[in-house]
Amino acid sequence: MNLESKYWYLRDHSLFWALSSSELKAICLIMNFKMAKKGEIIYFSHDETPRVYFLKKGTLKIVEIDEKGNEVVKELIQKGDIFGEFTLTDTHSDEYAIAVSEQVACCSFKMEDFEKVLEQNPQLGVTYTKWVGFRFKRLQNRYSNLIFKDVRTRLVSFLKDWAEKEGKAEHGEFVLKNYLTHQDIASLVCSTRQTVTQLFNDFKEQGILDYSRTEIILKKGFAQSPAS
Amino acid sequence: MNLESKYWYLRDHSLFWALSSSELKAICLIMNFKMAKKGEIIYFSHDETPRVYFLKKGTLKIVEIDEKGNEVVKELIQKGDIFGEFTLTDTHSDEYAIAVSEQVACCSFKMEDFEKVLEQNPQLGVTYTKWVGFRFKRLQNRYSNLIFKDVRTRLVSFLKDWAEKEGKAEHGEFVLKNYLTHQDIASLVCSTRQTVTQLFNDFKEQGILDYSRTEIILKKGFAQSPAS
DNA sequence: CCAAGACTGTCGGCAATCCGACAGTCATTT
DNA sequence: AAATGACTGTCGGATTGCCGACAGTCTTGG
Repeated sequence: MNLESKYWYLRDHSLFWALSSSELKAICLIMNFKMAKKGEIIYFSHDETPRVYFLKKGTLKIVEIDEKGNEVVKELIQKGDIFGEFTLTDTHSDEYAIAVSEQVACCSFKMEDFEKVLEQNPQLGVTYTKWVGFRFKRLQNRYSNLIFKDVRTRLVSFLKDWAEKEGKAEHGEFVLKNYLTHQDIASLVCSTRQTVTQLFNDFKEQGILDYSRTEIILKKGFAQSPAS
Repeated sequence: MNLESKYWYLRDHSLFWALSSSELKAICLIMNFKMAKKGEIIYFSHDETPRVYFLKKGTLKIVEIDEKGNEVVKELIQKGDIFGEFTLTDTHSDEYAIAVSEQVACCSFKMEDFEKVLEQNPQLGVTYTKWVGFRFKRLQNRYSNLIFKDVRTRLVSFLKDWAEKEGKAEHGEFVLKNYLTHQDIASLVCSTRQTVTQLFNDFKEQGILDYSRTEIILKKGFAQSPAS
């Protein structure tokens, strides 16, 4: 990919807004760019040099294999999010990132390189810290959900979040393109496939949701459904 | 507190090692210092200007009140840790920090001031980002424990961690000064008081642990006790 | 267009652990 | 030293949601 397009890619990420165009160009030189299609793997955390990634387009999931060999979805990464070794500390976890939307595009930096960039652009540094902080808060939120809420409530708020980020509103309803299996959703809300299926059908019966393999529709009543 | 002592307090926090002594002195001017005794509250997150804290001495717990009015211990903060609005983004949560060891000492900065400090010391900025990242990882760890492990295992690893940080080793055993109630421990490992009590007594019967209200002793077999 | 593989639907049993209840113990105040 | 309040011990019953099993359905590639 040529520098020109890299430049434009970086430019519209909010993290880099404060930079001058010459600074940006310098950064482009050390940046890497990658596209992937649904199902393709973006990275394995163990067999590459540690990198910080920015998701430009699409959605991907961070996955880990548990001791029984099951794929566990740890997190959903959406456009604009940072992922990879974004804590700037190398850890030897066995996670990997895999595209779940049709088209995924991301930029990346070698962790060390990125660190230098931060040192040379203090303001960027602070902004970046806030992004890391944001990721912390997001996790903290999931954590308290897990402690305080039951599966049903967690699923509801997961769907609401999702709709907020990606859903198209159509006269009071939200239509979601569904690229996740019940299994995926289950591991994101920390439950099991069966329970998720069960709940989806409960919602359907209540008339607050509709779904097929390709779509999920949150109907009008859905927003008011905390528990019950 | 005079500048001189502030200076020495800052100096021995690893975050500030890279700074020259004149830089440090400048920072001292905007730093605040606070001591507290067991049971005293260090901050309420809602009724003060947001601050970033560094714990110099002792241990404290971050607490939140759940919807039923119960005190929920979200986290244990130990010497050297950062806490408060360390994500550099103001959030209106209702948490507060309360001293659990006899003597607690901490420094703090107004969030905005601290941000400026980071901007002026890029290297410090990167180090700080790593600290935030570290907090992220620690939380991530707790999160996966919660998902994958049962209460017993979580309690065991909580105690091991604790021992590692604060315990005194005495011929193969670890002695912990216990400033936490079963209730506190329960909320830290996400369980209930009764279950924790139960498990403590199980461990006692197995002969791998002893405890009173003031002490917890991890005996030799304890390290090898993952499940069962 | 058919077969294999992946995903969804549904059921009953079961394990973990929560929760209320109440008794016992320790610690602190007066 | 008595009394009060906070903490610990213990018991069953009640829940929640996990788990295996198997059938049904969709989808994708040859």
